[in-house]
Amino acid sequence: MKQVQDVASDTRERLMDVAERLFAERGYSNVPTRMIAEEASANTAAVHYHFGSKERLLEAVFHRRLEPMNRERIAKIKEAMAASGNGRPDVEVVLRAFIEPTLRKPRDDGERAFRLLSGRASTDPNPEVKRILFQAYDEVARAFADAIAKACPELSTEELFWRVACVYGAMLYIRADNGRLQPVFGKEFSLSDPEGALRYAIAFMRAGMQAPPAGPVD
Amino acid sequence: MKQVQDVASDTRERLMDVAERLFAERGYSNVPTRMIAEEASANTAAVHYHFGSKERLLEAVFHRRLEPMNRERIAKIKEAMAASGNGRPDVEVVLRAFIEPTLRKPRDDGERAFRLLSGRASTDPNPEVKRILFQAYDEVARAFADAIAKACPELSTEELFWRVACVYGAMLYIRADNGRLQPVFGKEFSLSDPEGALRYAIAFMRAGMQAPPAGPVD
DNA sequence: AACTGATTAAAGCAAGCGCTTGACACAATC
DNA sequence: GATTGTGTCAAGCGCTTGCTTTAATCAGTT
Repeated sequence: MKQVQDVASDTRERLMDVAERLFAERGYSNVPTRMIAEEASANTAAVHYHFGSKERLLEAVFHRRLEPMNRERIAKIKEAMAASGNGRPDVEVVLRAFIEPTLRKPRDDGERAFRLLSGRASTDPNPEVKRILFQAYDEVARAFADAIAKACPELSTEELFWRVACVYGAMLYIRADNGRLQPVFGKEFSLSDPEGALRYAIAFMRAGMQAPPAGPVD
Repeated sequence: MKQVQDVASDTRERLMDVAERLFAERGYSNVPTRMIAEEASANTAAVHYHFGSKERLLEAVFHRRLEPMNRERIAKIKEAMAASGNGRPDVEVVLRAFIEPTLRKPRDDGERAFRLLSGRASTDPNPEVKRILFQAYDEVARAFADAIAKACPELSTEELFWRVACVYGAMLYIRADNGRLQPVFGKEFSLSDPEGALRYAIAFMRAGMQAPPAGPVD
């Protein structure tokens, strides 16, 4: 019984590992289920046996990583709110709660691959991909929006909306690591360096969030 | 002669218009050439007659919009450098030179579609797409990097690299307009609003670029 | 030893893919 | 008025796609 389940979840796990890496490298639409099965030393039927469809495999890949990560983000956001005594939380603390879990050092190749995948998928127009991301991020997105609004009470909702978009964009661009800035700045710099991401990107974002309001468009 | 060319470039132009819109809406890999041809009231053979391949059609779509846009960006960047007498150009002026042409109000539906397309393609892992974007943006990327480095001389190359990445990310996320922030902030706000993009996003970026250096990671 | 339920494997289906073909239309050229 | 060059068209080629089918395998139970 035990052994059967172990072997079973072994193939399942291997399929997710391979799919995660290939989706990150080549994009969901450009990875055939056959390729996933082959690299996982499994049969294409195994993909549909374990997940039902290619789309649900992607869903499982996201769920596996996002479940713990988003739980942590929400916990830290709530912590930041509580620390302020329900007053005005610190901008940098809120930013870190939202961003640190997504940009810190990956623990293994799987996490590294998923970091790429989630960044790249963020602008994927494929409706299957969009649906999965919407669902996966909705709760943490709302929690962050609430917290950052409380941390920046002098901003109108409109101005807040735009600044949050900039924060999202920066975070996701770093995660996606499309390699376009390497040839410009030199190969010694990499968006996949977690030290720089947390130190420099958060400094940028904090300054952006704390800039004096530009005020409404006349 | 005149009339023949007119009719010819008519189909060619129509194919590019439709491809631009469909690539933006569904992603390059998810749009069959058959669909492009059908919506352009043409034959699939016309795609290959005029462009040689689907990949070269994408290239043509990018080239058509990017040629004038990047020429303008580079001219404005040079202008900003010249205005400073080859000293220290203004950060906001440099930012605007780089970003305004990409975020201002689209003149028609074609420009609007391309705005989406270019934002979404920026993190597309498909090697065909990556190659085209690398090529198309290399020159303007270098010009901007030079100018912004001169405008922020107190930043180390490493710190500059990360801040430029944040600027890229914010700009491209706004262009991509993936619709994920709408349900959080309410439908009255849209990343496709060019007034807000220029006013609020540039204020954010300027503050980010002008933040005091965080200094090296110890 | 027969049975059961959970997996895996080989083969293939219908549909869709990028691209090519050969015939044809038509204005411009000679 | 035959020829040429340009563009369009219906048809289809070879291949790949996500997914299904059918049969086999294997551990655990009876």
